Amino acid sequence: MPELPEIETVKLQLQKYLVGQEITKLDQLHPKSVQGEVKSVVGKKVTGVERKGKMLVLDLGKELRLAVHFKMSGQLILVRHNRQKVENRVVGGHPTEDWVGKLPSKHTRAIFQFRSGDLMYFNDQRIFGWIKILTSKQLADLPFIKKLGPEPWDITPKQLYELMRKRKKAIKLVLMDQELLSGVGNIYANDALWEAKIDPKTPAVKLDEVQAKLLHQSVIKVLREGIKYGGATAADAKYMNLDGLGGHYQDHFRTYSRDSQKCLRRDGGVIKKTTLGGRGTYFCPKCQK
DNA sequence: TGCCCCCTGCAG
DNA sequence: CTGCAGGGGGCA
Repeated sequence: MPELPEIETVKLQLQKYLVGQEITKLDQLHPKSVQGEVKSVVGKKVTGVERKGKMLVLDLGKELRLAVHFKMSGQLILVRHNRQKVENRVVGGHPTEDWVGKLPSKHTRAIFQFRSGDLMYFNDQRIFGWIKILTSKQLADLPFIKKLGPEPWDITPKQLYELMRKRKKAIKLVLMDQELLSGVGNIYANDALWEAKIDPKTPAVKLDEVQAKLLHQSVIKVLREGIKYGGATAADAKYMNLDGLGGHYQDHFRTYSRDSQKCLRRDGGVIKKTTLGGRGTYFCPKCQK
């Protein structure tokens, strides 16, 4: 579920609230959710938090790392020991009770306890996500990490063009291929292509340098906007930030989940939904050629 | 490069 | 009941 902007939002919160905190316990509630030597994190302090594409990395001193991937439905929720009760929070468009105060839930897969009394819950409905405990070297050696491509703002438009002109597959799949470009997922790929007025199924090799430059700008634009609005929380409310609150980018979706609605360009087009690479794909047939 | 799979849960 | 969900790995 979460893409770069959602993970970035959580990263910034972790840096603010978790750095310096000592882990006193890690409960593994589901065997698939935590991999590695659980005991080795006890007594360690969080010394830093990084993001690599859609993955989070908590530094536990110089050598130990705690890598977290949310995949489709992961969440990290921090419940501070001195927190105030929160009421009528809006989750998925509906006011709810204080669900954060009722954690753990049936989807809680791991619980961190800190010396301060703070508790951090790793929730993951679908159990695709994971927490890996490993050394910094083991982390660097993960095939997934070794193959991870650059983030969009770390390459030039020209480099994006060079990367595109060698691929015959649909441009949307190129944008989402983490080995070519990291951080872009289904929501932001759809919206970036709308910004650039490019049909998602166009073979990447068919786009020219001008389109590549525009697409580069568009990808960065929607990612930055996603970060600005604290990520996207769709109606199912699976993405939540560290406070258990949703983001707001969904109020600014260009195409994602907007099928059969009017194109925001008011060009008379209607957003159409198709499938590409097995993923829902949204675009305006009128302005995206 | 294209499929199927990993899982749970929800809408249609 | 089927299909679908913001991700990625493994297989042909």
